Amino acid sequence: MSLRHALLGLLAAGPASGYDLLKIFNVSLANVWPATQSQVYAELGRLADAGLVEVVAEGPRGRKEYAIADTGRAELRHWLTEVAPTRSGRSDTLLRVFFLGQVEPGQARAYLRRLAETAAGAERDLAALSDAVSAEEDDLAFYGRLALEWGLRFNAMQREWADWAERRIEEREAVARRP
Amino acid sequence: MSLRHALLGLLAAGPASGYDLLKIFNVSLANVWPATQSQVYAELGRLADAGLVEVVAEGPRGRKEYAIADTGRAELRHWLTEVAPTRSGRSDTLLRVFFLGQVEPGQARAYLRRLAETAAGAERDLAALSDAVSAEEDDLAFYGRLALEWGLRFNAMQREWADWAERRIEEREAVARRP
DNA sequence: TCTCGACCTGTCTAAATAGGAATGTCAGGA
DNA sequence: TCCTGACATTCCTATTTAGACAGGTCGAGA
Repeated sequence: MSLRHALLGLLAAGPASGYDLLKIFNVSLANVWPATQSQVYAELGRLADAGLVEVVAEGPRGRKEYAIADTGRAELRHWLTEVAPTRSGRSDTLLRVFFLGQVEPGQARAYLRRLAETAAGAERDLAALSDAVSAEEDDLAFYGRLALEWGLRFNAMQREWADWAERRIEEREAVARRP
Repeated sequence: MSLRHALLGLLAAGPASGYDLLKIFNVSLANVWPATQSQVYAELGRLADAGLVEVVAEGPRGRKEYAIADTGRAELRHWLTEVAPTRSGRSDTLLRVFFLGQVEPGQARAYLRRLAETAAGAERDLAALSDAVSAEEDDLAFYGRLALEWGLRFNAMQREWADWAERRIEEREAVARRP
């Protein structure tokens, strides 16, 4: 349940409302930890009940501004330094690869080619984002850029792998055609 | 809901029981699509109800052997060729990176170093597995090896990135120390 | 004035995931 | 003979996620 820690992490940078946080989830964190409205508002309520965050202001339109409490900051630090990351790795993209033997080799290659193209597109998008992001040197921006670089390298890796895998299938087809 | 398709994909290679399939989920697919007992048995029941798989034998100890039906095979092919992969990407490892500004730079570097070591360990394990896997040329083994290569490249990428990120933090610290 | 879009919070259900408990058969070794 | 471990299924609860739905304020512009 890292949604809790994602909220604490964002609030550590300054007070915000559920709506504010939601926008961050849909933009900066969309590729790292997506979250929906219902999740964010519900979890903020639970965090407030648990005393990890506090409502510091109520705006005119019902807006509630939350700030991280000391206990919340302690919990965040604990998670950052002492809780072992889970290597979940659930990927339907990769799952499909296992079963590509069920379709024609041509279709398998087409799947990998689409994968390579998708990765190339994502790479271009991230590169554009990387240029667009201002060079402010606050912590969130600095570490956000490290994560962005991860995305660039991940997509490059995926693109190269898909190309390589496609060639492997071609070779295998060529061998199979021989008597 | 790709658990369904994972089961269809495995059954496409031949009939099997829930217990057999479970072992595969815990070994070959553990890093791609983990699944628990309760999920596998429940989903097999639903697949049978939907007519995508059939019970072809009942063993002495209550063992039920399932085989894929034609409709199941069609559904599998449809998923492989026509359903767009979801790029979910939910990673608590990467989420932490965003918030590393909340702890001392030394702790942030330590986190990245642990990450690099974990990746290096996974790389070694996969390389050993790659050597151990027999060179049989059935489809599942061939495409499984492609997925294994993906894992090798992913871990190499992560290791290199973590090293790079650690150096970036060092540089930033050095700059901050200057007056 | 009226409407539209941005703002803002909340509830509801369904599904997927995690993990364990209960139950039982059967083969092989101490 | 008794115990252990592999085999094998089913049921259970709790949490997380996905996606709608419903409600409300306010400012700007047609």
